Amino acid sequence: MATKQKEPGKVERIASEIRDKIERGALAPGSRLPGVPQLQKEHGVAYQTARDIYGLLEDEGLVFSRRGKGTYVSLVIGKIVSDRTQRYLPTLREAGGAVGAFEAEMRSMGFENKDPVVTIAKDVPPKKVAEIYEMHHRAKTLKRERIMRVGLPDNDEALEVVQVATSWFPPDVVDACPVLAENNTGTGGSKSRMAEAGFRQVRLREEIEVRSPTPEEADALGIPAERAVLEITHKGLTAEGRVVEICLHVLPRSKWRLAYEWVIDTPGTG
Amino acid sequence: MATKQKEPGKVERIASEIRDKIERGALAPGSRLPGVPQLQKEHGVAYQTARDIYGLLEDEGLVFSRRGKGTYVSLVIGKIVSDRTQRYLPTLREAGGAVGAFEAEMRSMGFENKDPVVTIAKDVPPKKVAEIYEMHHRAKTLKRERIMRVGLPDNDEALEVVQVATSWFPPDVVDACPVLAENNTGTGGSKSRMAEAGFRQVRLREEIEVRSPTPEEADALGIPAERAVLEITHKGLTAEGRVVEICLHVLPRSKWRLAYEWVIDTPGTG
DNA sequence: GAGTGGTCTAGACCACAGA
DNA sequence: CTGTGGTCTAGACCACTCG
Repeated sequence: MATKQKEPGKVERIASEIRDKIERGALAPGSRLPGVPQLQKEHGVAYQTARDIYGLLEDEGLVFSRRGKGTYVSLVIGKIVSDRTQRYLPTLREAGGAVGAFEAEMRSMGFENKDPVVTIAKDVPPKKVAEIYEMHHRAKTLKRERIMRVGLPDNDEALEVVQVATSWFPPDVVDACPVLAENNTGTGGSKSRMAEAGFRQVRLREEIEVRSPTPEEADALGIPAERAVLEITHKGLTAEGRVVEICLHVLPRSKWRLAYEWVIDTPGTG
Repeated sequence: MATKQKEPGKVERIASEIRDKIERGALAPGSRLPGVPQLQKEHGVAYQTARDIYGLLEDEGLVFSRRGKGTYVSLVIGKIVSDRTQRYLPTLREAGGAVGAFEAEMRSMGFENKDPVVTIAKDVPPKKVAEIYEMHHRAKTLKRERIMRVGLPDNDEALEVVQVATSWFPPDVVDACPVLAENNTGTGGSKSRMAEAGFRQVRLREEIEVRSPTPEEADALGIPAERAVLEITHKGLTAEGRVVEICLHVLPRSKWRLAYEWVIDTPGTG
């Protein structure tokens, strides 16, 4: 009754060879990997097997494939740490708030933070958002979408999307705070402008889950539609308990590490 | 330049038929699905295609397969919500703390909380834990492992593992607080006993990531080794900033929704 | 033993990128 | 046009469960 020593299959075995090379740095981020037919010949396996090898590594975030072009080593190999309870502190907010925090997160990984692709428009929010805002079924409200990308410092070609963040604001808040529709919301970001307009956020709530992406999200992130993503639902609440901002962060599930830190009241003992 | 209307393949199309049936409740949790050869005949597809259909649904957590037996509808279809910043409140702690919180989480989903499989032993901690505790490379310390399972109220056969939680304590804390090695740590749980022994936790930190499971974890959760899991690294810190408890929660990535809520200091305005 | 899921093969066909 | 990834087929072989 020794421990079960089930040996791995070809896919896992060959994948782990490549995985080791990537993690050791023998294969540089952004570099091209052998094509599937080539990989097939190198290891004497069937086409599907070679594809599965790359599929597994892709799933782990070490590799990405582009039809018609080839398969490449990912730019982001390790995990990006996001300190969720730190990034909204007032001192940081004066320096740009969550947006500045994102840049710091990227720089700490040695990446250049490419300008995000920003879309500001009135749009129909997702059902869950509309319900919280008590909006009509197909009513529109302000949406701020930011596609966050990183690249290598010396290479303008290689880009990787690491986050799609979509903020939604209730209609009356938008009316009272028109700067939200501006590209630049000034010092301290949108939360500071909202506070000045009487919608001060005193409590934040974030809910995290792993789910399948919408086709649009998969497209924006450059991942296959069947690959699950990490979703953070960020809500900002006023002292009255009203939700005045909802931001959906969609992340490649393998590239992030989210940290939360809080104090607990302790019982009388000790 | 209309919107790209790329039609889904057979796998996605047939999978979504089954997915709909499961989500509508037409296929009951725990019920057996047609075998792969049967599914193959029903839809006139190849063996691999039928397997891929179940593979996709399995990836989404709607279905699980057992070699030699068959494929079944998962017991847990929706997401289990875990309110991470609530579950360690002192009032809750008196009623059993995090363990009681887990039971409440399950009951709110209509599940019966089967007794966890508990293993208490001295063991070599993972490298990351050993480093934080500044322990020697292969030194052992106390491990409390709990395999959390849920089942249906009327069925003793169907069981699903929804969490493997492994707590590690530093050697000197274990010496000062021998009750940690007991099965029942009493009112308020281990954190209360540690507070009484002079290791009061005043701050908690949790870090979340999605990663590949170890073979042991995949086995314990009853999932294929290549399916990624959610990992929560829970740390308890004393007023001096020392980490006196590390608990690793390994979860099936599709079955949970984690919630954090905290207050933010707001700038002077408003 | 028969029936199940799990892995792999060999090869066809398609969609897409780029010269 | 050629070469790339992506999907699907048809079938072999293995490992496991259960009667």
